[in-house]
Amino acid sequence: MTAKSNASSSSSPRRGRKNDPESVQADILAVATREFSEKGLSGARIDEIAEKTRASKRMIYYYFKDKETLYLHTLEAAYQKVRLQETELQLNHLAPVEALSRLVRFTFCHHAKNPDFIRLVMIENIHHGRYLAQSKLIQSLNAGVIDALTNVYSRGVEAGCFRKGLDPRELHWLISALSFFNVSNQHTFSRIFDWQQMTPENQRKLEDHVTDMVLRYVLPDDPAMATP
Amino acid sequence: MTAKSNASSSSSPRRGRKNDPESVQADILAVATREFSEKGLSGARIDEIAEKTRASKRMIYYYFKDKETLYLHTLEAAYQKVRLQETELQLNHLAPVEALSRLVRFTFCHHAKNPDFIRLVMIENIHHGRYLAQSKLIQSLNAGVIDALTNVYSRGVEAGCFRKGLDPRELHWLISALSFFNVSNQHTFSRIFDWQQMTPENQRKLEDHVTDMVLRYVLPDDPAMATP
DNA sequence: ACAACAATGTACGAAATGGTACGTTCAGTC
DNA sequence: GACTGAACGTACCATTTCGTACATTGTTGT
Repeated sequence: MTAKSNASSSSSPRRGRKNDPESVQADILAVATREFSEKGLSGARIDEIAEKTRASKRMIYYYFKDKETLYLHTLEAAYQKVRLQETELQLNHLAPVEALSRLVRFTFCHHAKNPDFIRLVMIENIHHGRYLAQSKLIQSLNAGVIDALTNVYSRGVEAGCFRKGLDPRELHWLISALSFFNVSNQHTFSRIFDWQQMTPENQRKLEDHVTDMVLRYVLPDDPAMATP
Repeated sequence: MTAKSNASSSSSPRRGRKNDPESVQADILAVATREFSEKGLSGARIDEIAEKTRASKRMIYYYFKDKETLYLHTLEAAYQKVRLQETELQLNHLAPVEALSRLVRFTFCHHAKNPDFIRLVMIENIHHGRYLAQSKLIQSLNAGVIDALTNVYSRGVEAGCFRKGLDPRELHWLISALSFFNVSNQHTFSRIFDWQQMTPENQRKLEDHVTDMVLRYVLPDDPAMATP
């Protein structure tokens, strides 16, 4: 009857098997990510997620208790994926200015390439971060982000190419703000100011300007000091 | 046809009168603003808006057709209110650097003081700006914002205290991004990085840093040129 | 005064929606 | 092959939620 994907052979070693719980969960989570990020927690419909899954609605409740829990898992999975990619950056072997520049460009491009994640974070903020607060997982994931920036910044200060007295957390805040806004407010901004912000050329421009802006902010006031 | 506002004498003097359509509409709009900005278009409930109004649900549909139209009116009213406040800024009599500095601080504080507006814009972006696109009103409201900035910037370039080649639209983008993010992502950012971003001290700090950042971006590379 | 229309209250309908009861199949174990 | 628990499908329920039909009151012009 139903019999959907038996055998499957999908990802790895499940061949010849009809039940494939892990793959079902992953499928549900993938669909849920699309639906929640597209329509929000209250806008997304469990029935619609069920339809777009190769599983049934019953399975959603079987693996994820209820709608809110499914949403929380979606959020956690999104953060995990993002932070995983972030750790691939190797900044230690670069000079401070180049390291910071690379970090900014990476963040900017990364956000631009992952609108689903950005939208989930927007949605979570609409909910006052209520679900993120329940997740020990996400809290722990983000410790390392500031560490990397702190490292780069203090190296730069020691080398004399960054000015003193800045808070790495605030620096991260600035970088995040510019990269996040680029995605989060693209629709209203483009429409109001009649500016096709998401075209490749304009994205390249913005990436340059954002990088430029961050660098100008951390560079010493006296340009002669930049290269001691 | 619609009529409603005959005579009226507007705001207060409706004494002795039972029907007061304008005030009812304003009341509905105020409640709708709170509900939509708090819970989003799909999260807000017409029944709940009706309960919190001194009118009934019937009146909502009487004046505002349906839920989506009510949302659109809410969005339009929010933009109108904001842009109205913005026009109060008189920048022409200030020196370019001070004018820009004041504009940045105003935007930052204004956004911080109007989270409802910020949240509505976030929500509208979640909806891909679909409703804003329907509103001729909002589009026309925002023309002047760029003009004011263009004026200040070109005065600054002429006076030699701003560097050439910047696009006022991108400048506005930068100012908006920093001021917007401060409100829009306060919950996730505060929780993840364990930083009480919204305390008065930290807000003052951020306001200073944001202003500093924008100024550093537009000031000429050679500091000696700043004061010719 | 009274017609005409605007403004408002009450109750209800139909569809959508989150969640569940109950039954069936699958896969490893003895 | 029989047994057991996990994995899954179908049908259904209870409530919520948007929207409306109908009746009623207020207000204005003549």
